Amino acid sequence: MLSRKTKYGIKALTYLALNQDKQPVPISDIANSETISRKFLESILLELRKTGILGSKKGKGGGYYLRESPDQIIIAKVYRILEGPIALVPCVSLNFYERCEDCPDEAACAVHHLMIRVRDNTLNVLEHTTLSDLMKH
Amino acid sequence: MLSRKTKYGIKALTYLALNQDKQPVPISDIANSETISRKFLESILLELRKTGILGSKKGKGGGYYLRESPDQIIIAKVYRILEGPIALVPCVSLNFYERCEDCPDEAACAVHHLMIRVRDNTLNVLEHTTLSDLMKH
DNA sequence: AATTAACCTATTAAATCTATAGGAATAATA
DNA sequence: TATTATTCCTATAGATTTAATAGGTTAATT
Repeated sequence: MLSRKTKYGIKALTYLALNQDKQPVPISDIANSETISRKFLESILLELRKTGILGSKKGKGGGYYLRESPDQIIIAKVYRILEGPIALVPCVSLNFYERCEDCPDEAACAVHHLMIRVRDNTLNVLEHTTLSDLMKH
Repeated sequence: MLSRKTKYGIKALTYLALNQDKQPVPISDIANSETISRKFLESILLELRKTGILGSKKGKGGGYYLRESPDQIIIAKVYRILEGPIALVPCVSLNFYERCEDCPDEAACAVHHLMIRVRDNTLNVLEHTTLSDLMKH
């Protein structure tokens, strides 16, 4: 299941993409429009800023803005920042690889091979979707 | 992330598929071979029996066995029994649909549409994989 | 100086997952 | 019949993760 954090993050980015006409957008605007807890959203946007997706401006007239145009923002990247690995098991993750501690032999593991195929298919969607694709709805 | 429950369940089914020569297989055999906590596996196999995937025989010489041949056992079904919905958000689930309580408008939700595509791709793998495919590793 | 808004850290409450415990029921066999 | 091996069932504890809140600090504008 997708965490609310990721869901809120993607919604907020979509909102920003649709509403950034020159001015930074304050957290409260996004939180109100998307019915997201303001404080929770605050921490999400902070993370997106620290990882370079968003820029921010403090003080009056401040807020958040996209650092790149929506068609440059790949959803797979956003997903990894907010949710973590795309793979369903760590032993199959490209960006967050770890041995599964409960599994003695990766190469012989049926789940391992199955999950590689699931990962590749999910990846195919997320790598080829940008924020501008999400704006179309 | 895939729960250990599901991972163990799939491993156990694969083991059964490979080792059922007429006799039921006791939990302990599977637990030992796959290094799974015996008690935990017990509850997983019980669930798979109650949902019709496995049969069991009590008492001495008893154990678990597949009710169908491995090529008839679709992994999507097993996944749904053990893990629940394949979709990453409930509002996009075919078998476990629920409104997302935090989302006022499903049709306008960018995440919703994205997750439909992720679901379809994952489903495509899981619906077309059977236990006999997993035996090949 | 006052106001607005991002920034930062800590904490709590709830839910879920993993594992364990302990025994009851059942079947085979010595 | 007694013993042993096995599934079956319910409850519970511990650990982890998630979602949300609280409260204050820093920076920019007016």
